[in-house]
Amino acid sequence: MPKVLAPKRPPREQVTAGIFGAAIRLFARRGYEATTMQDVAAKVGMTAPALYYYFESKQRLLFEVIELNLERFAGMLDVLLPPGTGSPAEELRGFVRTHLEFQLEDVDRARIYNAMFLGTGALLQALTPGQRAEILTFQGKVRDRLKAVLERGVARKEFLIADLTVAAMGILALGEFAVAWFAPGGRLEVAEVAEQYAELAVRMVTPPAGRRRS
Amino acid sequence: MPKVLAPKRPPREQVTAGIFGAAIRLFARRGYEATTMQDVAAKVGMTAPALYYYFESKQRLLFEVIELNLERFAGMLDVLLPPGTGSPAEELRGFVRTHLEFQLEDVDRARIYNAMFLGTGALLQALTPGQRAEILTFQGKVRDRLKAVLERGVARKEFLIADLTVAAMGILALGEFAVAWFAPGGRLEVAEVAEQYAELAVRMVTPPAGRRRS
DNA sequence: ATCATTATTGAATCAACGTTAAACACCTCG
DNA sequence: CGAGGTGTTTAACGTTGATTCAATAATGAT
Repeated sequence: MPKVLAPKRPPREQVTAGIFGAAIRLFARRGYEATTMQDVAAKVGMTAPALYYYFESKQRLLFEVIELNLERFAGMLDVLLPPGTGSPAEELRGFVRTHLEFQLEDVDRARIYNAMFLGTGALLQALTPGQRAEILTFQGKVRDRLKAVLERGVARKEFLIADLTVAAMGILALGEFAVAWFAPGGRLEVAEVAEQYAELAVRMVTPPAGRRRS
Repeated sequence: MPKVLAPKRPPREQVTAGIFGAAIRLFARRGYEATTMQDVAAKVGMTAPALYYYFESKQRLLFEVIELNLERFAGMLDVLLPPGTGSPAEELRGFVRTHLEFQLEDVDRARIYNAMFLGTGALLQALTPGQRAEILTFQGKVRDRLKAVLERGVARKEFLIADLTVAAMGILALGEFAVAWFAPGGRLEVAEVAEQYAELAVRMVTPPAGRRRS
């Protein structure tokens, strides 16, 4: 009988993928500074120096982790972009749902994204000015897309909004904050939360019933 | 007679206040791990070891910084949230306004508070289990306060809420995220933003006009 | 088998940082 | 003036963690 296959050494690509997975998890949860190369290595069954065969430095590892996820961010934007396909309320619901799903489908990724949004931690330090600009541009696009939806609703007199920026930021806040409390596998499903938040967002921009404003 | 002031050594209280100010700023912007005692000391014109006359460790300094600011937040809640004194909507407005003012009146303080809430950075890791428990307890109180307001509104049939937790987190999100975009001295005043967010929060829990739900 | 290449390791280097120790200035009170 | 407390400093210690290095195991090709 064919003696069992000696476990072949996994291809480089697969190893780096594992390292990325460990790194993003640790960076997102403990923070970049608080994570040691030891920690990352241990998580993939290596010793710290082995990592240097794949990445020239810890800094570089962080950079590549972020870069990798930027591509995913961009993917979200594509889904978000087709505008004008429904009523403003429906578009707003779509926006919020997409945002929530992006945030909740991978909590670690979302945390890193949000940390950059908040300008918190040393994450932004690790980027070149060019990369930083790329991120800010991307975030601007997301904001603008949301604002466009809101503006359309206002123009159609379906939304009632005191200040566009305040409302837009309020809606974005829902999604960015969700990772802070949402527990996967808990009482609520991602889709439920997304749906409820979509409803909250619509309410935010809709004049309330049964109340007189002086 | 009191012979006039040779520049007297400032009282201990004032020195620690200065240290707190430097520490909170640095912790908030660079993160706890990335901030050295050197950095903190330099900012108040001292050397690192001098700090140990006032604080037994860096970790302790962090804890006291956090503790100090929790007291401020708790104080504001106590003052502005005497429960049961108004309609649920008014109480909710009060809560949101207080939250926003707390967040926007001192951006660095707010960032530290939020970082703990989000579990990002290494702030929570840097605390002992006892300290951590204290903070989580406090945050739980804030959440419960908000939920109580919402529950009262639901009981009175003034609010219409699908899920209490989702709604509460949505409302908290507004304030926690505000520091990410609000620019002091810009187009909007703190009070304006607080007021508008209060309105958004009320809308979130109020059934919308002019729309049929199947 | 042998050899070059690929991966990984344990020991070593090096700098940074939290912290301690001992000495020193300054101030207040007797 | 002198003594004792109060801050502060410089020098030093110990540890940790990133990174390097030389040695070595595993792999694939010849």
